[in-house]
Amino acid sequence: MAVTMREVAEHAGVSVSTASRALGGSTSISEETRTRVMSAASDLGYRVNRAARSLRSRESRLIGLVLNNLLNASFHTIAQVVQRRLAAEGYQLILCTTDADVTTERNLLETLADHGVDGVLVIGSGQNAEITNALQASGTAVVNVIRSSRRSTSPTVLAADRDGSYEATRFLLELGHRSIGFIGGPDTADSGRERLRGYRDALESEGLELDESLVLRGTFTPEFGTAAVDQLLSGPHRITALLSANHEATFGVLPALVARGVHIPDDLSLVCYEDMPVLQMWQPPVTVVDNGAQAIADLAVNLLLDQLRRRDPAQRDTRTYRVGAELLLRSSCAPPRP
Amino acid sequence: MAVTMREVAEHAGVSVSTASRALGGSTSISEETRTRVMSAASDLGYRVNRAARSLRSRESRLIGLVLNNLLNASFHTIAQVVQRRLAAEGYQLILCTTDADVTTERNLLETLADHGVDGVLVIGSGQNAEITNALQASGTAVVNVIRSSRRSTSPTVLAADRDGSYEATRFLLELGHRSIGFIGGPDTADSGRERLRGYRDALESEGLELDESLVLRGTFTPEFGTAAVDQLLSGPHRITALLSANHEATFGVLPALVARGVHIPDDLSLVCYEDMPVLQMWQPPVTVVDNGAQAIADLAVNLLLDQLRRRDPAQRDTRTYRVGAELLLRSSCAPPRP
DNA sequence: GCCTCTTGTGGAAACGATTGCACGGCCCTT
DNA sequence: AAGGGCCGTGCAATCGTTTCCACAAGAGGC
Repeated sequence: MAVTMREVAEHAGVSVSTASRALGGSTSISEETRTRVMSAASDLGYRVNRAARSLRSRESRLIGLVLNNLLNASFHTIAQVVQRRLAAEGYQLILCTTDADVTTERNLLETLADHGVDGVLVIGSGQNAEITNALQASGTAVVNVIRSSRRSTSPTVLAADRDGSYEATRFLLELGHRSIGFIGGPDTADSGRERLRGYRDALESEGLELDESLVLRGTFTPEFGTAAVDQLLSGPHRITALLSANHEATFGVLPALVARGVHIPDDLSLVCYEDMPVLQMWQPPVTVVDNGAQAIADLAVNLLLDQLRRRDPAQRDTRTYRVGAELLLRSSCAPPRP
Repeated sequence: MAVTMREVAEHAGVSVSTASRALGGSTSISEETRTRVMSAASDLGYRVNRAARSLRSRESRLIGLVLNNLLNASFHTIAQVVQRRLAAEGYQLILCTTDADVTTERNLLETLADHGVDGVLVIGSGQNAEITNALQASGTAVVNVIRSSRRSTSPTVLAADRDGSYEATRFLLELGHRSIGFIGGPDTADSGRERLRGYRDALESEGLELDESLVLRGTFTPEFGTAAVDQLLSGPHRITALLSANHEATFGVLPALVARGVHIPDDLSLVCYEDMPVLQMWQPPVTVVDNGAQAIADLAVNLLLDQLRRRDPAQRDTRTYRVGAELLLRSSCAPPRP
């Protein structure tokens, strides 16, 4: 059906091996035959058969991206950046979503291996290090993103969750707030733990102790956010500031605050985690901790390309990188009213 | 490195062909050898080499999805649904973004062909019908999504843009509005034309003529939305309702309305196109025309799977389907104040 | 008891590329 | 003028499967 290299070779009056070398090759080929083969190829509309090439040369030009879902803003930003960068380097992206399920994740990683991917970027559970390590060992490039895995032998790019949270909390403290609510993710998530730690560390830096009743942690859902706001605002202590550090919950937090008629920043100062368009257009625009999804994706791609280019697997990079968070000041924070 | 079928065969004491049949096969194999091969395979941790299979049997279990970008809500919803449905059927998704560039689109389609994809879903420019038709002719399943292409020989799933817009406008008319602003996409986009047509048709159904000064069309950017609001609200005619039918522009429209202190729905009734979380949590929650991205994706996947399963390419489905839009009533509309 | 038909199995040829090896010719050196 | 090296090329093996064909053995019909 499609035109093969053999036909190109015949058309150019050379052998298949010469055609192969002329088209792909770094090996010595006379300038004349090279151009002859080239033009034969373009005359016939030759296109390489990737499956055949992959079989023989073990290079598929396919990269797997494993992540939770595409609905989270950080995730689809990362997917977008990764896809674009890799396409520019001649790689295609196989997209896999796991719904945070460990078994699904394992199956997907194995399926990616079946397809002979040259590399994988994993925003994973951290529970499948044996598989990614095996991939790594068999010559596949691997980069862990956002989620770390202690037993992984591959480089990792993390968000500076603790630092971002620390900075946001310090900012609120410096405005004079002493009663700061915290809405976060569960202990099972790296981000859940780290953002809480940043919050606690900041309080301690001012000699304050963490008040358990101001800290609410739960699932990555809008519903939890709504419930958390209700609980915080009907609690015994009046909070004057709120750090919403659970991305999905933020979608419940914002309407809940509006529904209760909370005026921002007069009644309450608000800082949210992970920037997205809605927070810029919210009224007032919301001060956020930008976790730098784009920068994370860029760095992850760089580390992946490094591995793909490096022939010598001995000097592997197994380092963990942190991409700094940034506090983007907008209009949702003010000193507490007396 | 990886264990091959040959090793499995040896381990089970059969020939490679028998092993192949035992593992994949529909052909006759004694129950006993089948189980022997199966257990040999699982003992050794055998996994099929997809490249080899693809080369021999021309089935890659890879599907390409071509779209503009992932930042648009409808697009990443579609990507998410498509990926999930296909994974459940044992297909992996190769994700390609074009940035609406025709040349990029062509290159990506050809690269997908190089990889021997079994099918493609294209949210495309409509300019590359020769390529998708060639793919179709060579046995690849093709479905056009959202964007039509007159010369395409493949089935197409479209949003009911004209109808959605018509319905939204009728709804505003029935509330009593007579001066309704329209912010839309350019003429080059199907959606831009069709939504305008729905608006015009609805006006005509009430015997009203379209007032050019109330219709603003421009690029798919928030900036255009902001500018459009400024122009509409400082125009000679006071509008009492607004249909924001350009998804990206909506991100500029909403803050612009807030900035101008427009009270919704008292000063202005608002309907936006394409639902997204921010519109549910906006204050007040915004009435929208839901174009049914999820339903579109589901139908597109069904049509794709039909083609993949159907052996006989003669009785191909080349129909165009429309997925009905739905008006989701929230709180952003009211009768005009006298 | 012979012939045919079915069933299960193995041999070997693809699929379309890459690549190690060998070879013929030319240039250069001595 | 002869020998060594390099350059350009072709032959053929190989990657791991699937699948066509042939064949052996057993069942069943006459």
